[in-house]
Amino acid sequence: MAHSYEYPRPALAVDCVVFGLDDDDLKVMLIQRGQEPFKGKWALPGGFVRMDETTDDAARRELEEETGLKKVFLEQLYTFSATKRDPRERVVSVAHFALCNMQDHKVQAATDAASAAWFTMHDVPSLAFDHDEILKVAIERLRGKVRYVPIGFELLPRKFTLTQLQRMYEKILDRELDKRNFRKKVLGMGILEETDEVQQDVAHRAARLYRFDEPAYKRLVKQGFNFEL
Amino acid sequence: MAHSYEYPRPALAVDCVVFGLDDDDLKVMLIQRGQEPFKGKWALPGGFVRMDETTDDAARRELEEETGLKKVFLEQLYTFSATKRDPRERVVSVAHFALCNMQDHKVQAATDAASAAWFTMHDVPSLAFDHDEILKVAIERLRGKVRYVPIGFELLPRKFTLTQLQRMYEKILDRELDKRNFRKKVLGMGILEETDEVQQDVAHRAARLYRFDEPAYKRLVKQGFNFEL
DNA sequence: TTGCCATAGTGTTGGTGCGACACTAACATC
DNA sequence: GATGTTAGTGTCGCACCAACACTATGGCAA
Repeated sequence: MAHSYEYPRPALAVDCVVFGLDDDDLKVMLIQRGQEPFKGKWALPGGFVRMDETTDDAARRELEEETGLKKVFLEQLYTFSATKRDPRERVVSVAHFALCNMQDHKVQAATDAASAAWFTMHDVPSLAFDHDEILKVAIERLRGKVRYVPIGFELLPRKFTLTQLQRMYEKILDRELDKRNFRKKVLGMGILEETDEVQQDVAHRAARLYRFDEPAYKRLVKQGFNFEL
Repeated sequence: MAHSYEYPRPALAVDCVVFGLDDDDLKVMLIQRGQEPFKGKWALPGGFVRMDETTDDAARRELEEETGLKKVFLEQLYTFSATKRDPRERVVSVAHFALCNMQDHKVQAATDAASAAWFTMHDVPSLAFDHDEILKVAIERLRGKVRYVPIGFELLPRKFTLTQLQRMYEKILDRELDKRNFRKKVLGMGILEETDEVQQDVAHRAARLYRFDEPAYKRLVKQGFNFEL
């Protein structure tokens, strides 16, 4: 059944840049395209917006359909509207930005797309459509965000060591940080709660585990914030 | 002539939040709607995106058609996609954020819309559609931007006094700043050039006029920036 | 011409936060 | 019990920030 309108309209899509973190690296979730155009190429997960859902809804739905990820932190990134960005026809895409920790959110080998996988940030292949550019904008956003929002919440497991937290910042900012200054700073913010547990199964002195103090965290985000490192 | 598609599509529109500054206040440009829905109500300038233009192009075109403003600083703000935001049918709107100085850009009493006018920020009426919310988001963006981009460039006339610059920040941040600290800070940034002119026609000691040093300004924006006040 | 009014313009000080920097502690393994 | 690996801890100098009040200049009115 066809739908017709007095004036032509672009199709409206969403794409998602999902960042994840494991012990080694900052990663991004990609899917391999099963059809033309760009069949076989890697791309960001995404799809078309339905008439009864917002773009946020659409992004969450597509993300779950294509990668099995759900309940991740997700926000709007930027809307890409170059007229030739899709070779088939005019498609405007609202790109989204998502964070998740890779422990709690295991990838289901995709139900919808050919396959989904995490790629280390430094090892991302060239992508379909204008997705290279979208990814670049997302990385900039991540680097910007890190300076005024304590994003560790979303990327780390519920309990973590200070070293893990520091590694996360180092990977996002792509430079090394001083251990003592880092600890002074994050502990001084008062959003970390010390637990009485320590790391298990490590071949050296075990580090103490911390967790985020969620109410304190929310208070801090609200009243502005500065986390230059 | 009708255009038909296999699946239904939302209409795609743009809206613009244009901020201006005069000697007294921070202002926003509104147009009065000439047709239903919301006939007679004030709204943000905007309109539908054509097939051969990006959303930025569309925003600039609509702004000129409806208010006569052109060559203003303009960037994307956020995309609003609530399913019922337009009572007629589904319309997704890419909102834009613009800055201009009111001296150089006189408003042509609109050619397209019923009428266009500047409203003092504290005196904005309730707006059509979800434009109240769009405006709120734009103000937040403006307050955020002011802290890491020296935006004076866009809002002030080419030559200005330090007091004018300070008033601008005070109006955006909605609080008073210390004159000596403010001057120390902005002069220390090295993006202001002293001219050998002073204010004319004032009934008191005339202040020196400054202008922005554009190359230095661009260098500064590029290498990150911090302007907490 | 003198006084008044309004705004321009100018420095110092105390406190705070940041970056630089190196050694001991704990635990597992061999 | 020796070795290897990471955890954990404090100080000092410097730069930046907030708080704070008086003199300079020029137009205007009496």
